[in-house]
Amino acid sequence: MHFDLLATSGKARAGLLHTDHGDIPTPIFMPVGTVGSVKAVHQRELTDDIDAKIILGNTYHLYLRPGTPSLKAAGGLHRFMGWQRPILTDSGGFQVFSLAENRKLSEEGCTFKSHIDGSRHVFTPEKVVDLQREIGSDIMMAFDECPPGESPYDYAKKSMALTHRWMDRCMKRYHETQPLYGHQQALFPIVQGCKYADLRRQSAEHAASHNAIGYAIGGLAVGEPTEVMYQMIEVVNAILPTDKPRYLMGVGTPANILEAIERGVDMFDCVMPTRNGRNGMLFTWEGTINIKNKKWEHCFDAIDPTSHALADRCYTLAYLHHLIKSEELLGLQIASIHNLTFYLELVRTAREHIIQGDYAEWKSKVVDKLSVRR
RNA sequence: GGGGAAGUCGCAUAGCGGCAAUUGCAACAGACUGUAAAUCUGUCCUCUUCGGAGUUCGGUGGUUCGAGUCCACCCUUCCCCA
Repeated sequence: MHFDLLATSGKARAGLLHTDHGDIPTPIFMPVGTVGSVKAVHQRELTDDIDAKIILGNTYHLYLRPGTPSLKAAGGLHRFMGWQRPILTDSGGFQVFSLAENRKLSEEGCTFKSHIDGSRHVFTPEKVVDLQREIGSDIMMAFDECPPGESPYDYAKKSMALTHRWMDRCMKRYHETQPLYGHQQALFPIVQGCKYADLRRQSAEHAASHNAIGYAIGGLAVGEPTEVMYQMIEVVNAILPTDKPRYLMGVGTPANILEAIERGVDMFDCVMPTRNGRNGMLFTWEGTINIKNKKWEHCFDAIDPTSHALADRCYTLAYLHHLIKSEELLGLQIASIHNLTFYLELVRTAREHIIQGDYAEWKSKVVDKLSVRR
């Protein structure tokens, strides 16, 4: 697996990440499919309509259910879920954050209480690499602690140090083990350091020292102000090697993504297009729509007449309003397909402008409209 | 014609002398960033300077310091027997 940086426009980068399951043009948005399913979206829609180039899975969730023995028996997650394109798995580090009440941290690792049945499980850096080998993701993530955005300096520093020791152990295990299914797997270390520039610098340097195939920036969009997030991205990207892809974990809104691309980020994932879509929020070039609002009741325009997705062209806003209000499953599907198609179109267009060399001008023209409420 | 039951804020419900009144649904709005989320939150009689103020529980009277709650009559609906 390797990365070709093809063009830059300011700090914005257009590249190609080559994997054994296909090439990924960057910047890219990766739909989140936590348990081996992008919620409410069929695999064929992911390829034919949305044209997702890579999707996410989650080690913690897949480990609990169906469990890696099942995935091994199936021949890995790709075969299990019938997905031929690349997969990135999060390590469970985010669950250290989001399931904070159900876990206990130690030097060795993290003890979790399953949110499904309350059973106890231990994740160590080594185990998380082994699990991701068994899952067979193309890109595996290091096991990290993702501290809350407003963590005090002392805690952030201690947490970062632990993440670094875990990162070293993950990389060691990675180099000691082999892929199980015949395709290459990368392991991305994760930069932490909260909102503190000096910690972010240290963390980026520590990660860079591993000479990994790619790098992730974690611990952002977890409660800190957006401007702080942008500053931290700049600090980190000034240090991470330019010839490797940079993945900003869990981000974000369309505007967040364009701003981060401008600061040199190549890869994104976020639950926002799918979760918010299921909750009635649509993203468009002219701003966001709450499709549940009464004002869409009689709007018989296509959801997006220029979209790649069939669902966007042949169904109207009024129909989607009706479906979501009626809690029809088709509404969740159409809203999710729409949002993911938009997110992929957003990064595809960004890439075009990077290659054209006018990214900053284009971005400043479109970014303000993206967060308008329609 | 005779007997019985019941009328509460869109609908359905709670309420048994201190009540602007319970709960669910619907409606209306908001939130959601490496998914414990097809979830969660708020508003939901009227007005409000958000402190309150004013009108409410089928109708009209009455008892009481005080009535959605007790009494009388009336209206309406449902059930049973003719």
